Amino acid sequence: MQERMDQIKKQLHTENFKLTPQREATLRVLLENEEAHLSAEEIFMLVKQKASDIGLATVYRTLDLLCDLKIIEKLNFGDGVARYEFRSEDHPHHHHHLICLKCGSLFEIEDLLDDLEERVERDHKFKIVDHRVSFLGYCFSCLAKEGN
Amino acid sequence: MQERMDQIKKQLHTENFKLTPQREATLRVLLENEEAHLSAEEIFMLVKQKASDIGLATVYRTLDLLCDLKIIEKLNFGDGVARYEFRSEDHPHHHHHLICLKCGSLFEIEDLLDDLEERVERDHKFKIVDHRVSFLGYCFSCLAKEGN
DNA sequence: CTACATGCAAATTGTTTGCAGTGTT
DNA sequence: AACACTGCAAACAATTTGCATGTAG
Repeated sequence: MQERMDQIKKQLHTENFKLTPQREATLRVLLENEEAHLSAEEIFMLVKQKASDIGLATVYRTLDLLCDLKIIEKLNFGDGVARYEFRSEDHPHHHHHLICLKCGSLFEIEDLLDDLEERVERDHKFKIVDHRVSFLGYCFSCLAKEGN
Repeated sequence: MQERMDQIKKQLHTENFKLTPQREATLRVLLENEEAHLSAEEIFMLVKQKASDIGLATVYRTLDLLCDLKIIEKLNFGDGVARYEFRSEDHPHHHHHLICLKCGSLFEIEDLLDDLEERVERDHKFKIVDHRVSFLGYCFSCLAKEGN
């Protein structure tokens, strides 16, 4: 985790961005909650809890910057807030989300679309560079509760 | 097209909703642009162009109503506006979108996920009721232009 | 030092809501 | 007459921006 942090610091440096305490704190929160799909507001509050003072606008600006640098990715689950996800190398960016319509929990599953993409590219003469996939439904524990 | 219109009118009636000129005009715009994935604002302007007076809030309320009635579907392409799509019977609601990152054009392709969904349900104990899929990339004509 | 970054508050954007007035049944 | 429906404007929530000040390099 620290190595990842250092690597990003170096990347910021190389591209002539300053490494401010706010940026570092934001990155740290992101790294410590890699699985959480935090929103800007949530990141903002987590950074503030760590005593680090920061403004919401700065969080947004930092997240934009990290998106530009391809360090994180902006996600949209249709709930009205943008969420952000780390692009770690073991986790390149192709995986899918299962969203429970009952309890709102979110699961990640492996990518299943590779061969499908090939077919789409061939059939529709369309060069695919990314995809966004969410499955909506009911998770195991909600099914168990409801018997539904 | 008129038959579809009449059918919807009847449905509204059956469910005790009034068929106001505003609702009719909104529906007509939706029907006349079935392929367009219009936003609320776009629908609003198209209705006004047809001389029919309407308020933006009414458009939103009508779209909400039509969503509740499963006549249309609210879509999210991550561009910050909700878009709406007709649910015609030949077009039930499971299909995917190809979004060109260059020119922004949008293509629809057939559903390809049925067997994949079965696998996900089995492997993850998750009851899928819907999915949202978009492929991002470059369309044929942009590829041709750029040579990219 | 000096350009880039920040904080704050005001501005924007998309959407929702309250309410008084209107129109269908 | 009752009640759903409308328009308008105000309210909202998420995000962006302008600007005076602060600070990393």
